[in-house]
Amino acid sequence: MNSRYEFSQIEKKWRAEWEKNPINKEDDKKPKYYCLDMFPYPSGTGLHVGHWRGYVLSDVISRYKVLQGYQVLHPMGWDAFGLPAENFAIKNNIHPSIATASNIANVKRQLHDISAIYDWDREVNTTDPNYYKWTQWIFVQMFKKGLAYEKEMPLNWCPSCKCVLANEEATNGVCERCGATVTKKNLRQWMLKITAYAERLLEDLNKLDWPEKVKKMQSDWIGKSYGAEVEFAVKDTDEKITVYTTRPDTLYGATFMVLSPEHELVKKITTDEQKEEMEKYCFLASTKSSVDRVTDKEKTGVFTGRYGINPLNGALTPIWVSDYVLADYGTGAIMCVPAHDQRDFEFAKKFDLPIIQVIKEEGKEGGELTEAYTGDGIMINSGDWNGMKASEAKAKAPLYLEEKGIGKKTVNYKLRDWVFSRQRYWGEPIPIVHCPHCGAVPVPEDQLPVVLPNVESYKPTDTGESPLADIDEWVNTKCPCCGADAKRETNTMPQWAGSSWYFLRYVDPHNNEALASKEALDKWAPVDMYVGGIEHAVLHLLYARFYTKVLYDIGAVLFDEPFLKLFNQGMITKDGNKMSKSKGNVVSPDVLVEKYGCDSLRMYELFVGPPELDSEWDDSGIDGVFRYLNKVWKFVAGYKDKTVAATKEMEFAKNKMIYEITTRLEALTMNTVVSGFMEYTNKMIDVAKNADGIDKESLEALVRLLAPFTPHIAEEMWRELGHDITVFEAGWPEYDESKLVVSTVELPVQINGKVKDSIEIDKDEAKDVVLAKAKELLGGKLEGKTIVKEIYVPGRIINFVVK
RNA sequence: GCGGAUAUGGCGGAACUGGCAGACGCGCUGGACUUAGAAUCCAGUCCGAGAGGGUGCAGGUUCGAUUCCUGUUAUCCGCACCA
Repeated sequence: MNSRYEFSQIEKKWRAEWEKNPINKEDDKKPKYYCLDMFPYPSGTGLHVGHWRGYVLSDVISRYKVLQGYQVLHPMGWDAFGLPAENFAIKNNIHPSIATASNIANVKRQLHDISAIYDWDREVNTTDPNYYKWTQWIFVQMFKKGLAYEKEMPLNWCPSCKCVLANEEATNGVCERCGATVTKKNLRQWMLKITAYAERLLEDLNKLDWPEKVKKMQSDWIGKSYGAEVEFAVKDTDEKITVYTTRPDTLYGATFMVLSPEHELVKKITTDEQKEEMEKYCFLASTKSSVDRVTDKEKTGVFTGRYGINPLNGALTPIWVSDYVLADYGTGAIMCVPAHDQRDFEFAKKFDLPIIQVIKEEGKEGGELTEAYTGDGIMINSGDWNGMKASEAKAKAPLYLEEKGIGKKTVNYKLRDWVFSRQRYWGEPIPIVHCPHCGAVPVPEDQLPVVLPNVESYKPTDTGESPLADIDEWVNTKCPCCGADAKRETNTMPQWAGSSWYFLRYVDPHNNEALASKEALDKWAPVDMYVGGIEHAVLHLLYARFYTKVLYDIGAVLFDEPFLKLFNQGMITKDGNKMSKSKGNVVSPDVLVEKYGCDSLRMYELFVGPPELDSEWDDSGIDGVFRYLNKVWKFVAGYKDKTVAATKEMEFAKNKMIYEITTRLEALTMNTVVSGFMEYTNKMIDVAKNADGIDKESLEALVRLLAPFTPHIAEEMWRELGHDITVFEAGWPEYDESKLVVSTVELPVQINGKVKDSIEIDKDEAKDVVLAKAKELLGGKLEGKTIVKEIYVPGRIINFVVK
C-alpha cells in the first residue's frame, strides 16, 4: 500500500467497481428503507457546495442503512418544468426541452462526483410525457371527485412572471419566485379544493416525525379557529348579515359592524345618500394591492347608512364598509367590539363610534380605555352573562346562541383553495376540453398524456392567456363527450404539480398501467427519511401531503402521509449570504473534488457545522479533514501489528466510539460524528506509539464506521487490511455494553463549587472512604476552614462546602 | 404587532437527565526537517504575572448553572388587519 493517499485513483477505482456491482442490492428478505432527497431543478448554473450538503447527508444515512442490513431506496430525479428553462427559451428561441436536457446532463455529471448510491434506473423527469401522463391522470381524478373546479375571482397576479400565483406563492404580497409585488387580477382559473382537506392536513401533523418548526408553519398556514356565526337583521330591509367571530362572549359589546368592500350586500343595503361615496371607496379598495392594504395602517371606511340589530339585546349597530375586513375569510363581515379588539378600537376612535366595555380586568377599576382590553376578566354590561368569567362565557356562548336560534358554533380556516392553473408554456397541459354543450370535460384516460405542443413563441402574455392559446390546430378539438367542436384548456399546471407525487413514481418508474403498482408501493412507500431545505415548509410539503391524501381516498395508495420523517438541512452561506450567481459567491464542488477528493469534501460538508443550522463556508476548513484522512491512511499503510492482542484501554475506547458514533449518527448530529472519529484516531495513534501497537479489531472498527462517510478510502483500507469482500457487507459494528463499564473513575474535587483537584477512585467505593481520600488530597487547602457540607455524587463530583 | 429560534475563545463549533466550560477542527505562535518554500512532525494557544475571572446583559433557585426560573438586549426566521 502506497503511503501517499492518492485519492483520485482510489475514488475512480471504487466508483467503477460499485457501478458494476452496486453495494445496495434489492433483497426482499431484508427490511426496506426509503431515503429521499428533494429532487433538484436542473438549473444551468449547476450545483454548489450548499446542494452537496443535503445530498451527502442523505447518502450517509442510506449507506448506514445498507451496512445495517436494509435494502435501501435512494433515488434521484428532476423537477424540470418551470420558469428558468422557459425564460431561456424566450431569450434564445430554443425549445425549453433542449436547455433542460443539457442542464440535466451537467447536473448529473456533478452528482456523480458525490458517489451517492443513487439508483439511476429509477430516475424520473417531470417533463417526460410518460411521467406527466400520470400528473394529468391525477388531475382528472380530482376533477371527477369535484376537487378540481373552475372559478372566476380576483387572484394574485405577478406582473413580472405574467402569471397567477397560489396564496402560498404570494406571502407578504410578494412573488415567491421573483420578488415582484403582487397585484390583483380578476380571472377564471382552475382551483384545487385543498380546503376540503384542511382538518386532515392539520390533524395528521401529529403523526409525523418532522421538525416542530415546519409543523407549526403548516398549522399556522391552515389557521384553524373556533367561534360562532351570528345573524344580524338589517333594519328597514329584509336582509340579514351573518358575521363570524371568535369572541361571541363579547356580543353585548358590539357597537358597529363592518362589511368588506367586496361583500355582496354592500350594494343592496347602502342608502341613496351614501351611494356615491360608497362606490368611490369600493372602487379604490379594488385597485389597492394586497401589500398596500396591509401597510396602510390608518383605518378607512364608509358608513352604509343602515343599522344592524344585535340579536341578543336589540341594540342598533351602524353598518360600515372597510377594507380591513377580508372578503374571503369567515363571512366577509364582522361585528365590532372596540373595547376588546384593537382594530375595532382604532376604527371606533377614528370615526367616533361608541365603545362599550363588557369584560372588566379583575382587581382593576374601570376608567376610559386607551386601547382594547383582550385579556380575561369578569363579564359586565352583558345581561345573563354578568359576573361570569370571560373565558367561561367564551366557551359557553356558541351553544347559548345556538339554543336561542341566533347563531351557531363554527370553525374557520385561513387555508384557501389552491389556484392551480398557470399562463405559461413550460408546464403540464391541463387535460380538459371545453365544450359549448357539455362544459368542461376531462380528456379520457386512454388519451393521456395530452402532450405539450411546440409553439412559435413561448412569451407569456399580459392578457392572462397562455402561449398555447395561439396554436389553433392544438386548441381546436372535438368534445370527448358529444363530439362537437370544442377547445382545449390552454393553461398549464404549476411546477408543484409534478413534485407533489414524484416520490411515488420512484418505486415503479416505468409502469404504463398505473402511477405505480400496489406491490411496489407496498414494498417501498411511504418515505422513511426526507431530506431537504426549509423553503418548502408550506409549499411543496403541504401540496404533497394533500396529493397523497387524495390518492389515498381514491384507493391509489394505501397510506395518507407521504413523508414519515423530515430533516431540513441548513443553508451553506458565503460571506454571510446565500450562494447565488448574481452575488458571485458560489463555491463550486468541482474544484474541491479535484483538489481534495470526494471523500474529503463529503466529510467536510458534515463537519462544517450542525446540519440543521446555516453554516458559513470556509475553504481552509477542508484542509483539516483532508489532513485527517491522510493521517488515517498513513496509519493503515504503516500498520503491521496484526497479531497484537486487544488491551483493556483500546477495548474501552473502541466500544465507546462505536456507541458514540452510532447514537450521534441516529441523532443526525454529523459534525460531532466527525469529531468523534478524529478523537478516536488521535487516541489510537497515541496508544500505538506508546505500546506495542494496537489490535486489528480496533482499527477495523474505525474503517467500518467511516464507510458511510468516506466510502472510497474506507473500502481501500478495508481491502488493504486483508478482506476480499466490500466493507459494505461487513455490517455496522455493534458495541459491547459490558466493555463500557469501568471500574475506576476520575472525579473532580471541588471546594465551594470550584474545582481544586481530581482523584481516581474505585467506582463502588463507599462514600466515607471517598470523602476521606478527597480530604487528604486537598490537605492544606482545607486548613483553617470549617466543612459545612460534604457532597458526593457517585460517578460525578465531590464537593466540600466550607466557611 | 404576534409567534418561533439563536447568543460560548481570533474563527467554525463541543459539553448526556444541573456536575472538570472551550472537545474536535481552522487560524495563529515557537521549534524540527529543508539552500529556501510547500508538505509533514513536535510544543503551545479563553483572559490574567498571580490570586482569580469567564458561556449576550441583570437578577433568582442550587453545594454546584452554558444547562432550570424571571426580566432584558441583539440577531435571524415565519406569519401579518384571519375578526
